[in-house]
Amino acid sequence: MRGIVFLARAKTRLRKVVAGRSHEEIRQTAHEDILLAAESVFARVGFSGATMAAIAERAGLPKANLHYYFSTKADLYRAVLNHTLSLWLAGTSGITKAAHPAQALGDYIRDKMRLTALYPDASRVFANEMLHGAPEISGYLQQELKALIDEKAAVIAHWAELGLIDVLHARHLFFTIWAATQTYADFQPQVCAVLGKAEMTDEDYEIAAAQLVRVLLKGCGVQV
Amino acid sequence: MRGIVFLARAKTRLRKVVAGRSHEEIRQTAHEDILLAAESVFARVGFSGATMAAIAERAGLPKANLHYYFSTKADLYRAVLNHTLSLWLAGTSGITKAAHPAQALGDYIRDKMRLTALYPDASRVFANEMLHGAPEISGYLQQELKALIDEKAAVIAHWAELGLIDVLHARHLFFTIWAATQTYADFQPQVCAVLGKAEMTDEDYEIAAAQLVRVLLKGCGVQV
DNA sequence: TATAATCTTGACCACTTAGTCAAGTTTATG
DNA sequence: CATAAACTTGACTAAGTGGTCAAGATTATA
Repeated sequence: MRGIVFLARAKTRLRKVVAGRSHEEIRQTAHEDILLAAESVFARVGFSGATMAAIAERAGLPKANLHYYFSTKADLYRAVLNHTLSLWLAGTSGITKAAHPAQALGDYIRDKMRLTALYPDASRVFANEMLHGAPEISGYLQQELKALIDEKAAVIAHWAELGLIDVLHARHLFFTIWAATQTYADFQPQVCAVLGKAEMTDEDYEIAAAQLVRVLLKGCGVQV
Repeated sequence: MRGIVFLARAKTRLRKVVAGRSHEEIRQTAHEDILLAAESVFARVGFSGATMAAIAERAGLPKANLHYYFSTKADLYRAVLNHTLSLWLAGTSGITKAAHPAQALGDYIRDKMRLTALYPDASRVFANEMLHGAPEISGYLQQELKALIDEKAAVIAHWAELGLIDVLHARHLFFTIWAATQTYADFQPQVCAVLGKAEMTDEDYEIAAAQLVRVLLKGCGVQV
């Protein structure tokens, strides 16, 4: 008996030495691990399809530990969504009255495509939330996002007055840009099937972004 | 007792007279009702989120009756998907070598937008399936859809040889068209929030379609 | 009209799942 | 070093879900 106890202690001690971390470090890495695992699972099977057990397994933690950090599945889901939204809101800073539309819009489209290629799961979580009527983020959409796009629409209207771009409905242009970029993550099976590929390569994303920039800028009458 | 039995018989008789239908009629309408209810529920909450009880309630039938017509939830889901796919495959018939791209592509885009406005739930069911990796329809995507788009890509290449359209990646153009139209159903909460409206009107759809046609045709160098 | 085939439905069951809890371990603090 | 605070985890529970079934009702058939 004593031997076993000693062995257990030694094992514990070893783990403590190897992985000895402060409470803050423990908390941070646990949060990160769980959020990453949750994003991946929510992206693939949606909120209802996701089980805490599946997320726990992917995070390499027992299920009860998840509930220690996120009391409910809904809490965890909201935390994942927050991460997604912070990614989504960024990227419009180049769209200003002083900028040239060819550069600003081109950069914006390329940036959106880069985000899609880099964080496809974030895109899918966002898409799932939209499909389900956006119950958690309708506030964000109606406040922050609307205000941001109102502002950018004013910039585009200003460009139009200067003759730098056709007169058009800027909001619908944004819908097209968002849809056309995110489709490479959200509808990946369709894209890959039609392209006859198992998966998209970096080069595929570059081709897609280049054509989208070219077609949309030309279509909006932007001089390059 | 006898009175109650008689009353019950009279009631039954009445119902029979009012709603008396052949087995075939019964089967057809039951199928339709269930499929419609299922599409609506699957669209809003996805496969996992949908419960047979919720679908049954929406269809106005007891749950056990659903299982009489569709033995499992997966069967019912596949039936709904089939309906969706039949809608999706149609609409490309105008894209032929003999046609003019401005007319053919314009009609195609307008038609896609019309379908989106008319059957938003079908679009959402399709989107859900894509997000989940398209396990049920990967065969359809890799066979029928790929073949169809290969064919249409050849048509567009032919148009390019004739100088009727810029040289471009036709498949990516289709991705953009599909994404830009379906986003009005799949991402409706975002669209409505940014437009500051409770819901899209017919006029909104016309504006969206008109701008999309104008921008994409111009962007592809199609002479109108 | 009698028998068969089809349709209807309440009651039920086996199973999954989010969330709890208490006992134990590790780290912080005075 | 002792006590407190934070973290870990196996076992458990209550609620919800897909699917079954048998008994009854309606329609078809000969």
